[in-house]
Amino acid sequence: MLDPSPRLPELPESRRSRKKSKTRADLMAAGARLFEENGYDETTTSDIAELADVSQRTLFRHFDTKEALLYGDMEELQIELRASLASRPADEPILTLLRAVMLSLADNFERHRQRRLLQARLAATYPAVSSYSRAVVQTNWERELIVAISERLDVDPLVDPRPEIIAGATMSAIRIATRQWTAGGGKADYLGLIVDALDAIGRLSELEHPV
Amino acid sequence: MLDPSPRLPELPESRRSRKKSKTRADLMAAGARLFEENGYDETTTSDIAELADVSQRTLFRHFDTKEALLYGDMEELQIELRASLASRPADEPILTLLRAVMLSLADNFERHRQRRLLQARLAATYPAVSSYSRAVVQTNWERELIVAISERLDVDPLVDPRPEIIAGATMSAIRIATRQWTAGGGKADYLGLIVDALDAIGRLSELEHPV
DNA sequence: CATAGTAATGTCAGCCGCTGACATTAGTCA
DNA sequence: TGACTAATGTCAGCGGCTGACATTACTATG
Repeated sequence: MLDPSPRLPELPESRRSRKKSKTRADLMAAGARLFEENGYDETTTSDIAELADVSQRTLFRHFDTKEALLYGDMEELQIELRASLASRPADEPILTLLRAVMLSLADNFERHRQRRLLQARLAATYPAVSSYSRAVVQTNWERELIVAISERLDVDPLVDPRPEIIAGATMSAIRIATRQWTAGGGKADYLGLIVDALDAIGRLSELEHPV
Repeated sequence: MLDPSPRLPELPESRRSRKKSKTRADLMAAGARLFEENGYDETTTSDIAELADVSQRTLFRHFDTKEALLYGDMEELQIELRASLASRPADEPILTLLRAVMLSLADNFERHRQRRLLQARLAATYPAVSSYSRAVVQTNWERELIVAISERLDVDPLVDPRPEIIAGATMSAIRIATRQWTAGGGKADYLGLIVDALDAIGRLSELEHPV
């Protein structure tokens, strides 16, 4: 039996939710443009709402904070991250897992290259942005990693410190790779930088007796 | 020849700066008390200023943000951290260094036990607090570690990812130890927990092929 | 010790992020 | 078509934080 209403190829279902998505996208675009042109602190949430042609109240119904608007594409990426983590074999070595997962996010990075650069530049300039990046975005990522790693090691992350330590080291690797990538104006091979930094985790054991 | 004015054993020099320090201390005490009694969000900066018997404007001259008031004792601790890092032999293995440095901060932890517990409890409850802890306090600590480690390894931390990775792993260790300590109501041996977590860093090499 | 200089505080007005409450518009579904 | 409800609009207000200027309180000097 065929689907009773085989109309459109599954766009965001209803017109209502399509409009909602558009409003959200408009707000993010307006924010990106104004942040780019005038700076982060110099742009008010009312400015953004106005440019997106909605009320300020609507902006705050779509985004908890001004920073969340800048990082509005992160929820999607986090879902991809979780899916990628879940898709790997359970007995895979941790570092191999991490490398593979990061590589699997490659096309997302490429799709949002421009926005990633903007986020990185603003985070380097405005404390409110770097603070949000650290405290919310990166912490969410870290949480995903801790869950996945502790499952693989079959340990309780509240007891065994290793999952959180590995996750922390991984986030540091991503951070420094991002910094190098941003410093080069986004021209370098981002994923290459990440893989290099991740590989450094495996060489930490050489450090107990340096030089 | 004797000191011409051998009056007091070197308290904060002038009366002016003594009063300033007292105002700062009063504000921190007022904040701690109100946070304790009524919660963080439920306490306004005006409430705190009032209890400390100064204007709200004065509060913000002493502390950049409301969160900075809660963590007002961290500057002192960070100075101790830096001094401790500098005091260790340059050829000491990194993990030994980290362990020793943490142990050297023991009495400071003990002196501010009550405040540490308050900070941890509030961070577990109020996003604004945990955000500040992550983005400002912990990041400052991490920066100190990166500097010290990169000097010891004689590498540029902008190029070689290892100092930042070790620092990130170390901060994770401190974080999880703090969480365990807080969960136990501050009764556990905090430094023991930290040392245990730090030791786990050295065992990461066993993880490339888990189980 | 009087006085000039200045650090610390007080006062006031105001911006901006963010929220609750209620009204209004616009898809949705019988 | 009409009831239902999700999304938005409107408005008022709180609270963190800041600039500008006045005032107070300590310090240094002749």
